[in-house]
Amino acid sequence: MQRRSPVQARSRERMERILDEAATLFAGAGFDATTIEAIAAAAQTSVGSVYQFFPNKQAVFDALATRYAAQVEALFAALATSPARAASWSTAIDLAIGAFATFHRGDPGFRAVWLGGHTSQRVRDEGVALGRRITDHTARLMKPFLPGVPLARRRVVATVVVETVNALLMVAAQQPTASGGDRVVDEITAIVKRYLAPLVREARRA
Amino acid sequence: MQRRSPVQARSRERMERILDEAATLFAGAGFDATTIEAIAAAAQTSVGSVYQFFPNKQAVFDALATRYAAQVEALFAALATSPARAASWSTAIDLAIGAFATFHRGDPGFRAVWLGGHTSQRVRDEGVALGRRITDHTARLMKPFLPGVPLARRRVVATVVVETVNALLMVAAQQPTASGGDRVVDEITAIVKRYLAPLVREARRA
Amino acid sequence: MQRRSPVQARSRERMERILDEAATLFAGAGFDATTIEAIAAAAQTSVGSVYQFFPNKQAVFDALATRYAAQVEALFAALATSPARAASWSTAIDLAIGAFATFHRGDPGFRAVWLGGHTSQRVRDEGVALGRRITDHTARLMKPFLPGVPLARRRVVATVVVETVNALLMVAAQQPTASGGDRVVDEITAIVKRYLAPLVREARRA
Amino acid sequence: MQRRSPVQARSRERMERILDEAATLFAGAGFDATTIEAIAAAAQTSVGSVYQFFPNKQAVFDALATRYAAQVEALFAALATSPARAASWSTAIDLAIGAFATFHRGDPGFRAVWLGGHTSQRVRDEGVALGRRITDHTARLMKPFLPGVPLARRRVVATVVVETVNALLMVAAQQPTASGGDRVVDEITAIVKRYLAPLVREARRA
DNA sequence: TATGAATGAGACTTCATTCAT
DNA sequence: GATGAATGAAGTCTCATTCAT
Repeated sequence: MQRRSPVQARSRERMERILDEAATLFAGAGFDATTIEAIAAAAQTSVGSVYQFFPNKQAVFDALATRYAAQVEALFAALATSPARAASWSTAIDLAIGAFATFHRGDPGFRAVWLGGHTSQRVRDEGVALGRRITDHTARLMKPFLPGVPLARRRVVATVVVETVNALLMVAAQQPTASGGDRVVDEITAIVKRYLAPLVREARRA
Repeated sequence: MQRRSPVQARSRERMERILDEAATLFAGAGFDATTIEAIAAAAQTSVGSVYQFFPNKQAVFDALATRYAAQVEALFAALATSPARAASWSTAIDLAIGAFATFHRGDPGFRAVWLGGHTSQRVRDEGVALGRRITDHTARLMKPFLPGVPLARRRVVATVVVETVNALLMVAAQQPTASGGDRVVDEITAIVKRYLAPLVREARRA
Repeated sequence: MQRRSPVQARSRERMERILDEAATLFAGAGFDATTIEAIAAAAQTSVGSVYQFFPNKQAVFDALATRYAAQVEALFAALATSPARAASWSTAIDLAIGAFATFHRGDPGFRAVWLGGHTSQRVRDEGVALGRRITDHTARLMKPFLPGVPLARRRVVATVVVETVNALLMVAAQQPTASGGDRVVDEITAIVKRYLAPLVREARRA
Repeated sequence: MQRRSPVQARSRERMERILDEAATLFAGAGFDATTIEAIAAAAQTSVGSVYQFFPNKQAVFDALATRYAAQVEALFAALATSPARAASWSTAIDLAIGAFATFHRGDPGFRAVWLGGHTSQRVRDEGVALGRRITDHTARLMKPFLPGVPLARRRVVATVVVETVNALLMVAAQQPTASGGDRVVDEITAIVKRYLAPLVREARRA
């Protein structure tokens, strides 16, 4: 994925800058319309330096995906060990959606990678992989609230939740004002809770 | 009796073929990666012929968007006048989601246009416009079931519903088997109904 | 040159219209930038009809050149038989330049064909041929005023005169007002007479 | 001590080569028929390199025009300060025409730019601008020999002279042998001197 | 190692010419 | 004959990738 792991601080710094700028550009213009030249310029380096770290344009995108995957991993790890999680499933959902929304709204690159809608199969796959990872984590997170529900079913439910949250966070991001975005996030919480409520109740009964 | 002479009929046919193939290609590879050459080849014509009908690649996309807008219009017109609509709001939702799912799942181009994720601002705008149209219709369709709810609020609700349905129909389309897709559609119906139920109830009370 | 000599009046008319419009367009935009489509549209026909008369674009240009050659021929025939010609060489020059100026200024196409500066060798050659024809006639016309001067020398002198007149008539044509153009034509007469005067005098003495 | 690093020196060299070859090609085939591919091949580079230096084909032409404008400027500066200039107006003309002829005959590109006869308005304008510059300089150069003659009149005279010289140098360039060209240049000197002689005489008297 | 000029494949678009109606 | 849609070669320009300095 990366051509070389930069041992020197300067190199690592430069690579991070490349990734940061690439994220913004990919988010704004899409994979195709973002040129290596533009990435290099934004990161204040040369095309040659970009190719020092990444064998080709696709690899830059892949590295971004990897980076987000790691952050998602960390996010879910934090959620899984959070003390508030145990309180009630409703609180847990507030917490999860809140955390996710912060992440989603804060980083345009994250949206860009996951959004898909990109040209190459490879780019698309990267987004699908990230989505699956998130879904798997969500399914795991749901386990305590849906006792006895088989994994397959839980995955379907998790997929519905994740895709819904993702799509609506996209809407939230498009709102011109922050408060408009907040209102959409409230709506997200509502739809998710109403969707899950009967499932949780039924699982408890059983 | 024929309105168009044979010459024009053949032209129209060719143009339709171009649009059909373009829809498939755009859906598969995105706007940028779809070349005029590829569209022409798929439609079994020459690049020159494509340019006879459309001044540039963007125009092909626009024409597709226009076509889908017309179909969406027809779909909602049919829903609005359907006798089943009056029965109950639950039936109305079954009907609407069913109709929309058929449309969505049947035509990859529709997904392509709406999906967005395209490079150029123009292409993106086209998708946003189509989305807004659908949302507006949905808000109008909801009116009888949400009496007294102000338009602004109805639009938010409609947006949530439409974006959720769209995102999940995308998931449905990705299912390898038709029955897998059907199961997802069932889930869509569930989440939408559960989301709307309290709103309908409350509106009735008021 | 022409694919078929039109026997019917309608055809001939159409062909003339094509040539007229082609002349204007060639003059305005040059050979390359003038499209067959544009010629057909200006002549109120179809591309197919243009190709009915001319095998290709070059042939349209050639036909124009032929047409101008015939007109030049007629012009010089009239000059050669004009009674005023005998009066004095000065009058003859006034007459010749006047006639030529009228022709030159009136028909943009004539300028276009002769001007050269065109792309293809063929087009250029056509202009050169027209120029040579004019030069030959001029050399012949000069004979009575330059008795004893060998043909070779007369041709050089004729070339100088013709090229000078042509270049300056171009300047005259570019003048915004007609009177400005007239003033340039006066200057043309002056420079030509002053150039020829010593030659005529010397030839007479010998 | 070198102002430019080797890298830039090589670039500049390449750019000059591109311009040189473009000049020859434009002169031979005109603006439209000269392809970027051909220019690149002649300059032994790639199309990409041409576009590294020039944003489009027009810019290559413009750069040529600029280059010639600078050379023309230098030529006239040299003429204006030449000691021989003061000797007599006849010597001055010999000098000027000689210098101009050398320039004109040596560089086909110069003819190409000035000649005009090109398709695009922009290209044409470039030639007109160059012509005007030359005419202005000539009018200034004439001032000492035409004392008391108003600028407007001097400009007309300069235009006549410049256009005549230009047209006939074109003829000179077309001569197959160098001596044939020389003979034409002699004729140019003759026609210009005879045209100017009465004007100079009259101006002196006044 | 960093730089950015050089390369050339490939995309879009135009238009001369052909040909079915 | 007349029409104008169809064809595809060819031209301009972009940009991912390479490579000399």
